[in-house]
Amino acid sequence: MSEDAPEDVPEATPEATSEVTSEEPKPRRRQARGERRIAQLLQAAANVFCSNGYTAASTNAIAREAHVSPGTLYQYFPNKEAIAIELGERLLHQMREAHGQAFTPENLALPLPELLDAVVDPMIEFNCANPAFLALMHGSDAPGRIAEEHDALHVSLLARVREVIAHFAPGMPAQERARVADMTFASFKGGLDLVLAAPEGPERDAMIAELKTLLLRYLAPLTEGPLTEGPLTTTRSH
Amino acid sequence: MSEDAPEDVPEATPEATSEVTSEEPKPRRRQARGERRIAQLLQAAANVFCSNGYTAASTNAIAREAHVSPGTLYQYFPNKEAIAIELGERLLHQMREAHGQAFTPENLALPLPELLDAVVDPMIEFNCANPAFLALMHGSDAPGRIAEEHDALHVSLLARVREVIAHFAPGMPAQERARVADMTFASFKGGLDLVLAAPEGPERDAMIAELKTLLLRYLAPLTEGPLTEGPLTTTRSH
DNA sequence: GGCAAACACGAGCGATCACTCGCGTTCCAC
DNA sequence: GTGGAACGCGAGTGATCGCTCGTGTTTGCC
Repeated sequence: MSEDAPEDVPEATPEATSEVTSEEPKPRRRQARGERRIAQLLQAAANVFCSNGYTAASTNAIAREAHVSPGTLYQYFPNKEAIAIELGERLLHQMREAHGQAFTPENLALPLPELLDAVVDPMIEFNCANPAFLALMHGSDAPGRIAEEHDALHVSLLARVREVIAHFAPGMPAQERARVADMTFASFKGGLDLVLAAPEGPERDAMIAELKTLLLRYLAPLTEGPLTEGPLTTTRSH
Repeated sequence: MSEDAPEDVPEATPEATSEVTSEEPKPRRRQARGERRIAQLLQAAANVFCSNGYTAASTNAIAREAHVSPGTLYQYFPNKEAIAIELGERLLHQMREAHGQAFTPENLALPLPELLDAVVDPMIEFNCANPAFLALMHGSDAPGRIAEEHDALHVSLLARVREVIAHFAPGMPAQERARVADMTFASFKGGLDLVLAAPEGPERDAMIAELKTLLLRYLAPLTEGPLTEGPLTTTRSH
């Protein structure tokens, strides 16, 4: 009996509940202590995932990090994957909140250097504050559900980047625009790893400025005229 | 994995020395069949590491992939880590061989676009042909020995990049030069992931060209004069 | 105070993993 | 041919992991 899903118990329902919630499989009432434990466990899971990755992290280690017993952990999460999913969803929500305002139309009207600041800074700040995010998302050992959500985020971010590129280089073919957006984001991810690896302080700030320089030099030529077939852009040899 | 982490140092297979010492723990004579089995096992290990990562890969799965029994696997490797180490060393050796000629002085005399071709192309070709290399090196779950060797390779490659930058921008301060080299390599790694993710064929070729465009636009401004304090380089904003 | 439910524990269960061992087979020097 | 070593096998071993369960404690409500 490994299945613990309280699906339905049609037999011998003692009393019809006055409150009608047809779609509530878990009417578990949480106390304030329980909510605190959940946050505590998720924080511990973030630490362990961050230093060991998902698969190498053991649930016992997470429980120990949170100073609770394994049984207590499994009172709040049905299995190990659910811990990662809940943590991933919370981080994703924070991420969308912190980053959602970066691509507003008013920011899109900014010149490229300022737009870069507006987009890159919150992204870097979030990843510095939540290193578990990249550890969960970038790791190839993440559970399927996390990978799906990360893909969804990735696709939406790429769409935003394509919008920006379309704004600055309206004459560019869609296929090339997609390629430039991919490359922009990929190089940003590479630079982000560098920024996170740098020690906090002036070194990290310098690295952030360097990353912006890279992106600016890559994208700036797109803003000058249509430039559909310049000598620098994707010369098809042969 | 375990928090105690005894971290013993497993002795690597000693290379055959011309000098005959009485204390030789492994005078194992290999037959041709054995050498074939080793290559077969390493190929199987490369496949399994590539699709599952190091920790998630089981030795039984490697043996199954090689169509041998677990006992046969352990006749040639003392433990799981030794498989990864041997595979990593062989890949590293191939890598240095394929890439060692990229930074020769004659190539360094080339103009930047051609130098980029000479350096980037073999690097990409090698990683396309050996996807297990990045799976072993880039994964955070690799055994300590692999990580060390990867770090060593990383350091030596960065030194080469710094040399190139010093050649094209002699007036740049050493600290900034190191930062530019780091950023160049980091963005290349990000772009490399993109290239490997692209399907083989014209799409991949276009992505390779795009990566070179990125690197060229980033590095080209360095070639024009000393440029120690241009408006684009590492502007500290507020 | 009394009670039910939520909370907390930690020993233990089944599964899986890295790895071993005893025994049979194939190769090669002599 | 023959003996010894390299090769090959696969069930088995100890350890660890994800997860459960019986039991005891705390909390909220009357």
